Amino acid sequence: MRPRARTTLADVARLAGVSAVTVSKVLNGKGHISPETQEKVQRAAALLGYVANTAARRLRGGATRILGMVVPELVSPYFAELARAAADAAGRCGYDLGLFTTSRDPQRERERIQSLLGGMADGLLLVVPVGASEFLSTLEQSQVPIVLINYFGGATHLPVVRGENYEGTVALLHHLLALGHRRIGFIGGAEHSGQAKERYRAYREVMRAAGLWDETLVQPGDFTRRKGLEGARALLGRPSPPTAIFAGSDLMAFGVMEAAQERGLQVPADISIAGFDDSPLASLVPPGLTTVAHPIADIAEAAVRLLLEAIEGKSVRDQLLEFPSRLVVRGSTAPPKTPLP
Amino acid sequence: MRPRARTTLADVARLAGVSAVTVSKVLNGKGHISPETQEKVQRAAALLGYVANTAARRLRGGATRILGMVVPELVSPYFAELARAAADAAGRCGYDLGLFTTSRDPQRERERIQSLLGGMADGLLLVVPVGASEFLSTLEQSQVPIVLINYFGGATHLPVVRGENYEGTVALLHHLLALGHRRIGFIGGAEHSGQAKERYRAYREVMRAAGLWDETLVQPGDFTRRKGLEGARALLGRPSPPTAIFAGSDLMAFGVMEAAQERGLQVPADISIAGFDDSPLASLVPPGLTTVAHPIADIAEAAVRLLLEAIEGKSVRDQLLEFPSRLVVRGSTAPPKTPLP
DNA sequence: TTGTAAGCGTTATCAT
DNA sequence: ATGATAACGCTTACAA
Repeated sequence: MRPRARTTLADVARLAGVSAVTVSKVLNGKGHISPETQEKVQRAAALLGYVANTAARRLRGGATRILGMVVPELVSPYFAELARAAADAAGRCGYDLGLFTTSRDPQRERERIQSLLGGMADGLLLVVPVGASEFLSTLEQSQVPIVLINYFGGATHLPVVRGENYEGTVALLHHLLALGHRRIGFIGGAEHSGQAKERYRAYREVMRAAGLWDETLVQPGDFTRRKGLEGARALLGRPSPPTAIFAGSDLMAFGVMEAAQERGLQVPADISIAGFDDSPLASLVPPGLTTVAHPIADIAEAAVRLLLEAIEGKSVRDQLLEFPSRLVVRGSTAPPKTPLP
Repeated sequence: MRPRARTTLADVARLAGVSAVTVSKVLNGKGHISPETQEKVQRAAALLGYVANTAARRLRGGATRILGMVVPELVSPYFAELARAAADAAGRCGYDLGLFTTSRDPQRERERIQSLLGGMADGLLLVVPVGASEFLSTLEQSQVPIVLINYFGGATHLPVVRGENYEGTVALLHHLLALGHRRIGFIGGAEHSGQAKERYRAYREVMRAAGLWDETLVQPGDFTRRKGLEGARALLGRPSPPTAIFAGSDLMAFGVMEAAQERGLQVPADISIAGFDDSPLASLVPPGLTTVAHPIADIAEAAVRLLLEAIEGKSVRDQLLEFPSRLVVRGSTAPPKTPLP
């Protein structure tokens, strides 16, 4: 039943009539080996279909040419795109990207990362929650290079690459205010997301500055469409519902659209809706979703580049790269029906 | 600069005043160790923040409790959902899922899988293309358990879990024929996708059986929205355009909707559109997309279950689990404006 | 109950 | 130019 054991360096060496060390040198292009021997070894390796054992190589202290990436989830187009872009960037540099999800469970996240630190990746890209400050000091001790993506928590010496959230949200809210909206609802993002916190912070400060702060216009969320639907139902069920709703993610904004549809409200005539992410479908779902875009590809590319630098031994300590966000106005926002004085 | 080296079993052993073996036994719950010693060891391990080195454990022949999964890409909601469901199922069984993408490049895919075989996962879930028959014989030799997902290629002894495509497509086309459509366009899926081939096969056979086969109604695709848009532009630009278009994926169907919009066509009044996948947004994009659904969660769960059985030593050779697909009729399909006689 | 010895597959170092 | 040796960190016999 059990098939033949894996082909090892020793097998190749035996077939080629040389030592395992020689095979290793040939296959890794190290040391000085005669062309004939090289030829013999190559042939033997190909014949046996030899592939180095990653675990052994890693244990010995060698590189696996694998980058590990940890994301909260993959169903959000945001993370899917981020992962794809990172995989692309890694691939262009001859690295593979191994992706792990955390289900937004902090405890599991730690174990996962610890395990990855346990030595199968040459470096780690982490999209970590904000509440991880104590944990970060552990990560800082790690001898495996780490780059944090979209981290907005406490101070850290680890390099950070992120998209800007505060200014983008401010721009979006000013857009709504300029249209004449005064009651603007907000549906928040996932609990431990630093980006969600940034967006909420911007919302609160803009509304306060405009003298429009009203805590009852705020609903909890988690970036999913379902929460957007539920939050919007709650907001639209109020005695004086908001004339605009800003959802902390496009997915939630789609849920808000559903809620509007349920109540027979036209978008944007009866209610304005805005999201965050500029996911691929934001332009497709009529009437087009007003939202805020991150240069996801740039973020991923920069993170990979930084990580590779760290792997090569360069110091990336305390580096912070922040990419600007951009307001994208589409058809889902318009002046309210009855602008207030 | 370089932080202290990784904590090893020996460090824990030293602190606890026992041998490395004892620590290993305690941490893995093997052997018989006195409660006091267990206590000591646990305390020492926690104090040092010890985490086992995955590479070493794996090399020794131990389990990493990591399952590897290889998918063509992650941007399609289909694969994102599949990966999420698999990660969930694995998580419930105490396993982590490491995800790798192939960029639909067969060469890279092979290297990737070989490398994963190289020993960091306890088992592998592979979404492989059809053209991999020779490669499959290599995989069959592998001592790492493997389960193929959505494989429709040549015969193999490897276990396969897949969603049904042919009958679902037939049902969808019969739905369109019953509505009175006679010119039904088709936009294909990715070149090496077994599922795409199945869908095309069903399309061709149904159309031939109905005496409606017309090769010029077929456009190549790749599952992306862009290809859907391009294919639909080509189809709608014909002298006698189709009254309905079946796209091999929801994403492409969204592209078809865009093309319809470009030409000022109403859906479904002027043209019927159908997709495949029942992605989360199929119900959201007005007027709702008629499509075919796979029980993705069931597929992923079955694949993980099968893989774990294989890891535990049970024979799963030649097993084939096929899950039915289901026609989901929404607003994007209706009778054509001028039904033919 | 605990510890000793051996080995997993690879590669860096040092000899030859 | 090639090879012997050792070591990476862990776990499975087996011995005490």
